[in-house]
Amino acid sequence: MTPILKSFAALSDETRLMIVDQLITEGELPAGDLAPGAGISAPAISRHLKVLREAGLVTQRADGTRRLYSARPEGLRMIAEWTQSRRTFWEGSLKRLEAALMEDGA
Amino acid sequence: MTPILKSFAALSDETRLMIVDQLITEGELPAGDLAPGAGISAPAISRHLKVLREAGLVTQRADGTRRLYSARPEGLRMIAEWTQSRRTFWEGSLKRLEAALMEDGA
DNA sequence: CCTTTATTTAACATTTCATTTAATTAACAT
DNA sequence: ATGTTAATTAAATGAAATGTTAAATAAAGG
Repeated sequence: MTPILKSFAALSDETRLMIVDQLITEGELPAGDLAPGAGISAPAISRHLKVLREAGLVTQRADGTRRLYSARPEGLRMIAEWTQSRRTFWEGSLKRLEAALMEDGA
Repeated sequence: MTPILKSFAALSDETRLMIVDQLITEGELPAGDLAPGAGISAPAISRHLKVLREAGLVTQRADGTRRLYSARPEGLRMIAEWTQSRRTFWEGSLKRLEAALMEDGA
């Protein structure tokens, strides 16, 4: 599975999107602080965090028995770059198409 | 289901990502031309195209018995904007954090 | 009309994914 | 050592997604 695909898959779940949003807005948080907001059990959150970790969208560090999670900006950057590269190409194509039509029309 | 979630979900499948890429690079194509490259049956492609349509990532127009599909730039733009807004916020947070640490340190 | 071509819908089997409860691991405090 | 808290892993279950073949729909052409 290609990295960009993994990123999209990781963010295609509402719970995981909320987790990432929370980590971005509130900063580093222990796993336990993420469960209540999502309204599901701790094991479920733990699994979601694993998916996000494997997609490179969050990082984990230990602090005693707690696991502190943070958003990982490089993960978001990958998505931004993928999207941007496509948009750029697409808009370039449009310009070429326009030019071709102008020639035909003239 | 929120629009951005639908977009991510639509692009979390390898076949659909390939379809979008192909439409972006090659321009408008009939449904039938997308199946061979993906190595799956026409009905399967048709379903993927439906998902992409409902996510606003492609558009369809009729031409006789054929259905011509194109990538839809607004769809990509939504993803770009979502990602960018998070990155911006995140980087802003980093700056504020740095500033706070500097104050403490001084 | 009847046939052909392009695509979609239906029905069904299979796989994958998300969640829950129960069990396990790890750190810490008494 | 023992118990407690935080988190993850395991096992089981139900729901959703994906693919296939067969049937339905729709436009075009003889």
